[in-house]
Amino acid sequence: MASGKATITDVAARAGVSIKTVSRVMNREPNVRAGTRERVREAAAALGYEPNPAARGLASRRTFSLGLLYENPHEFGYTQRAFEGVFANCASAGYTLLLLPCGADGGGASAADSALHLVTHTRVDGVILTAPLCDDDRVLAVLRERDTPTARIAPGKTDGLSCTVRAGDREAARAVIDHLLALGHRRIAFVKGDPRHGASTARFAGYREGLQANEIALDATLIAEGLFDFDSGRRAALALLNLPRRPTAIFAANDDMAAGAIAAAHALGLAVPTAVSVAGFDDSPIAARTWPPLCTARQPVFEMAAAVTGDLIAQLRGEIDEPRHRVFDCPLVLRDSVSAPATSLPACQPQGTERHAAS
Amino acid sequence: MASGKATITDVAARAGVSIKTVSRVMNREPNVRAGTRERVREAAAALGYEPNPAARGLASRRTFSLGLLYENPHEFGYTQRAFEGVFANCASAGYTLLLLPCGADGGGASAADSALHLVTHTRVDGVILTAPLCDDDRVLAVLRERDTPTARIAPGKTDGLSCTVRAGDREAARAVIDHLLALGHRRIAFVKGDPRHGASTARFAGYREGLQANEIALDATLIAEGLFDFDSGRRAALALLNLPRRPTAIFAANDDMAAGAIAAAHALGLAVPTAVSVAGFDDSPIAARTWPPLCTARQPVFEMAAAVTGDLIAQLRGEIDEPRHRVFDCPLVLRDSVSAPATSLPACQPQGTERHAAS
DNA sequence: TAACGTGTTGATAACGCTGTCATTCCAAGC
DNA sequence: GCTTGGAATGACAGCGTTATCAACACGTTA
Repeated sequence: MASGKATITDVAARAGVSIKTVSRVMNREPNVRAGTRERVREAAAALGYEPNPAARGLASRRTFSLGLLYENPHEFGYTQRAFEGVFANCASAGYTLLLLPCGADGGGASAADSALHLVTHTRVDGVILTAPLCDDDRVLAVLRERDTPTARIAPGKTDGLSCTVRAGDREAARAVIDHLLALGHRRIAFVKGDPRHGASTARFAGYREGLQANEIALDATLIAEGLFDFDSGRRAALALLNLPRRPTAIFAANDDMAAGAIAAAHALGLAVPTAVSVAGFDDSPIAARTWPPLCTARQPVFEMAAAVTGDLIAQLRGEIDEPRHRVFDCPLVLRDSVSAPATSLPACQPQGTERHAAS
Repeated sequence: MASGKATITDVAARAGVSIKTVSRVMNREPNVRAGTRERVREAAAALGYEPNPAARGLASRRTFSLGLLYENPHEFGYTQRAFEGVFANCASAGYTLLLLPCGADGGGASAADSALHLVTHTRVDGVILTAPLCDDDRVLAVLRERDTPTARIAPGKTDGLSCTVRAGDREAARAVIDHLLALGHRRIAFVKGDPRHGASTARFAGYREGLQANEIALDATLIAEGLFDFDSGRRAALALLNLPRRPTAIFAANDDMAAGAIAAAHALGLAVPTAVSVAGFDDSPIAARTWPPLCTARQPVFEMAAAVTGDLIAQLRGEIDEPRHRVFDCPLVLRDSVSAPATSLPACQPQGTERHAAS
């Protein structure tokens, strides 16, 4: 196997065909006789031939690369898992992945400005947007205008134009609430997520719905604002736990905030789950690292990212005409941060074991 | 400003010069009259011209992209911060960043195999290697053979050929030990990191050195093996804390393992830091999220990654001839997981405050 | 004045591939 | 045998840039 310097001409000469035929074989085009295809394959392998992406891109006006736009990764662990999922499908499809972090630059330019700049100046065949960028109208408008196929991870609402994937946030949040209710909790607080994320709204809806279905009136004092990060969760929980009639359980809209809530409970000398139960959402790496470990709903981020990337590539290849919209289930993960409230009968909650809810 | 479809020919026509002159201006080449340069700049701006990377790459045989090779991100948070640092310098220098995760595929191919495949099949101008890939001889040999400029983050040893950056691991570990000794600890356990990482060895050396400088004999029973991940830290700490004469402090070679040690202490009903102090290394996001928060040494991963990326790009541009080798300090971050041991006089350690050691 | 740099500019040939369209091949049908 | 039509293949012109080298302008030196 020679070094990667062989060109299509070398392969053509070796296989005794024209370069066009080699091109056909390399691109898996039809109408090449099986024997010819085989000879070309052998010649390419013998020479260690790899098509030159620049030449390919120039001739075909495609880049074979996708851009992944993301904002400040507040929910740490999440972004990383999304990367891996996207990459998994890029690599196997022969696409390369360009990382396009969009941060507010401090000089007045917002993350959306930064995203617009990247979309305008980077040549990619398609773009993958994560929340909350995937709901920014300006970014979406620019992409549409340039006919750039787009995939969106966890958007607030779907349009008819881009592939999307989201979690069943409302249903899963509802399941968390149902679980807490079944254990006997009645005063359940909620820490909202970043309002720019569609998931925040949906999870809050699941919370409301769960309480209302059980005819428990919403108590505005038990609903706190958060931004999906540890510290906002910590602060919100401190306030909640200092209420005259404090909640017996806190459900935070993601794990990082829930970890903050656990820290707040510790700081106040309240044992978790004895004095207060804490539940999160995502099953991000932090969920297994708190003490006690977090009861949460597992969002299959890797699988979601991989799936929507696959859809985007299928769209680029013209294999599908209508954009796909996927929804992934988030199964409940039972861990020790949740138990029955102290005032009710203690439920049987073995410690130190991780269990999945039978669903 | 028109859409990005203008070509160099359009700009040349509008500026009244040849395309070669436009090319000179766009590439900041010398020997263009200031007035000409200005006219070309204006024409390019007016047309919204962006050079086509594929054409550029084809003609110049460069890709203007760097590949970032990394293995399974055990130390979560770390990888992400490295990404951001690398990207920060890529973007400003006009390079795009290709993410190249190398995982053992389960089918017998190791991470190094996966890395080799990527290096061979992906065209990038330069490669950035993270630990432990940056110490894999096969990977290094392939890169050298293809004359691919390489930067290495946290290598075990430097060679004369690639830019490197590392933390002052030994010195910082020594500082952690000195801090524990000053508080009165004498039985200090150490949880080693993944032996494939150079940093593991260096941090262990700092531990040994600190004890020996204070004429404390090394106790083999207090030295445990770990792999830099939460669970190996938890297991190692469980064993250490179940010793007949348990340590008064545990120093884990990174934060994720230290978080595991805190979880182990909690599981055994040992209060941190009252019954046992725990220190980590890195100041990764997890360090601020444990309870109590982790005393650790801050490794400036973002800055390190950014610096070595800058060096690599400088090398690609021929701005430096000798590869640079940088070492970054890791200042001690005092947090509540460490205090004086119960048996000695309690030192004055205010709770709930984060302080940097005066260094 | 002529020859000589030095700084500036342009004509043209690559770079390695794909798209278009023409051509060849070959089996089936008359 | 001759036609016919679809499958298989190839010739050739780009794709938009950079590299090479020639040409030119203009001030300096002999």
